[in-house]
Amino acid sequence: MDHVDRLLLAQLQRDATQSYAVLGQAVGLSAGAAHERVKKLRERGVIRRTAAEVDPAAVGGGVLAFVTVDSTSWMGESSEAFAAIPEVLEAHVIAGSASLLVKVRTATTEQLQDVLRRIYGVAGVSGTQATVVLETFFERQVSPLLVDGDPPL
Amino acid sequence: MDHVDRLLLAQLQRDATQSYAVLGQAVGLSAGAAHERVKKLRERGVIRRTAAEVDPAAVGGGVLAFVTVDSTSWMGESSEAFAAIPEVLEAHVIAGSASLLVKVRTATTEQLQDVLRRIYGVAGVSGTQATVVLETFFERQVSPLLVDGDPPL
DNA sequence: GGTGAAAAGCTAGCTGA
DNA sequence: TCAGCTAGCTTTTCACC
Repeated sequence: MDHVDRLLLAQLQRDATQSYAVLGQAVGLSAGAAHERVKKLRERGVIRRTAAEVDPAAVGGGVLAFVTVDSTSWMGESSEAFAAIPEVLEAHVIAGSASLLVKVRTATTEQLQDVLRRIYGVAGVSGTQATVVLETFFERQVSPLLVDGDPPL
Repeated sequence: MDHVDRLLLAQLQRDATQSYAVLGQAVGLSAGAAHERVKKLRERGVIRRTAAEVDPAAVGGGVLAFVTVDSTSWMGESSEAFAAIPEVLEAHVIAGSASLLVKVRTATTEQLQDVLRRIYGVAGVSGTQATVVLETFFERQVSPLLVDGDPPL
């Protein structure tokens, strides 16, 4: 993956609806060549998918919270149990006193309480500590341009 | 926004490269009608953008950490200061003892240390506590189908 | 709001370099 | 690996329901 690939990734992160002609022009390539490179980036898994980004508040996700989960046993195999709770958007195994950090979105704080109840129901979970977000400054993706020292687009 | 809109959103979250013909078929609409609805969802800001999802590890973001930031002053106006650090992917004002929670991706732990140094450099910051992620179970978007009680796709 | 068809524009494959 | 070409889709708009 060279510099042109990283420029393509940065463009597609911002807007994946651009035509290959426009995309190629932005990185100094013909439409065909741009298409070829993007296709390979997809095949290699560098581009996982292209997805519509939905406003959470518009679909009942106005309340955001981060929850640390304590446990009495090894949680390394409990991925499915957390994935089964649709309000849990991220689940990470962490180094530290707690075992897991999960990100939760609900419409109301009452629903957040219900999600905490369901997290307690997961085998091995001995406690939770929820931190409610008051305001989100920004949420963005990793920049492909950091690698070779380019300024972010 | 009705049930059909939510079905369209769920489809586009999974794969925004489908044609409107396929998309319409999936929700029981003609291509033209599907296109019209998606266009309106974009105009109303329910769909913020459509973006390529890049594998973080492939572009130098293999190390993930969550950092709580303590401060001596009101941090509600420091959005730009954190946005200026490209490795900071999310920044949230939180309710609790710390002021901010930020999500950071770097290639190495040395680079993580450098990001912590830059966070310390933000006006008002008095301390940080970093939690390194050992394994990420999953990262996904909010489900549009939760609102009206449908099973997640 | 929805349908169906027509025109403009795009994608995706091929070839030659 | 790229540029140029082309056939086949897709998007986008339109009149009509």
